Amino acid sequence: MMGPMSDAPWMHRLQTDAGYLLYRLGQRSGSLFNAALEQHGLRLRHHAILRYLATVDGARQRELADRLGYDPSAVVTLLDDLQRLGLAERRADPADRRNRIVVLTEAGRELLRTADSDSRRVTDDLLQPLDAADRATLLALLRRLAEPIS
Amino acid sequence: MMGPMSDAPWMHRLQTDAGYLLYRLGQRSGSLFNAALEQHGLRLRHHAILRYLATVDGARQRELADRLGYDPSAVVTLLDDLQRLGLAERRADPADRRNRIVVLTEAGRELLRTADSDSRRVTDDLLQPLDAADRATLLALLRRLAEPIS
DNA sequence: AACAATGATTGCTGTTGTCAATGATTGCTG
DNA sequence: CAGCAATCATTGACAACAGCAATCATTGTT
Repeated sequence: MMGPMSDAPWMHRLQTDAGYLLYRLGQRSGSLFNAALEQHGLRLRHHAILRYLATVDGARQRELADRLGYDPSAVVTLLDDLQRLGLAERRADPADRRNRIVVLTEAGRELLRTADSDSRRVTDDLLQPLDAADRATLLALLRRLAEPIS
Repeated sequence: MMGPMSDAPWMHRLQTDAGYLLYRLGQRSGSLFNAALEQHGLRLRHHAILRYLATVDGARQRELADRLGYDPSAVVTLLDDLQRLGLAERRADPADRRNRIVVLTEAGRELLRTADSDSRRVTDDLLQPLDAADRATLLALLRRLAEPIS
């Protein structure tokens, strides 16, 4: 209905700024993810925690905060939600009673399977303009950009 | 202090999801921009409006909302801010009195020059891991992704 | 035994994204 | 031309979220 707008004059300033594009695309990505996860009662950040837990099997809350880049206080409420949904549990750490060791429940592992395929669909949708080779290139570049953080 | 983490096992699930990477990088990009613009009393969204106005010279508020992807109500308060700072003005549209035509003031145009160089610095910082060729590739890919929206 | 450091938690504050509702204005249509 | 739907800007409310400071229990150090 509007045609390609890469050549529209008003575009030049905003569209040639990779930082701004990342910001905008990140927003869109986030809202798509949240929409897809809504049916499970989860949001993007819950899902990220579940995915992280699936790879390490047992993480301190501090570790979650560091690795995922969330504030420790945010982790608290996110875990409250996951625990209330029966998807994750906090266990005592016999070695250091300050720590809470978070693990996936079987229900959590189960839900992760379907939620994962949902979010894969979102990523597919997001990357639709690109073919497989371009997607691989983009992913490689993004990973290099993300390396400095977590 | 930590070394490259592309190979750490816990990474695989999160780091191989381009959608999630976009989300995280978008967050980081946004906060860097906001930090850089803070000295001017602006936030990222103000700056985006100023930049858009610089290219079109006179835009209805609805046009700003559509093109930049903001809610019309958000545009109202953003313009209130810009107007209070003397950077933009709302003018009457003789053709249709429902419309407010927003234009840059001279001060706005002036500030945009220094703010632009600030934000260029942010993008440079963000893209530091990539050389010039890779940056060009990334920008091209991001533009293709962003085309469907605005 | 005293003290600094750490992990989880609570609380608060400002920003942001969304949505619904309203008032003014315009264009359309019978 | 009278009424009605659509459009634009605006206001208001609300959940989500980031960021920060303060607190409590626990651990390690000296």
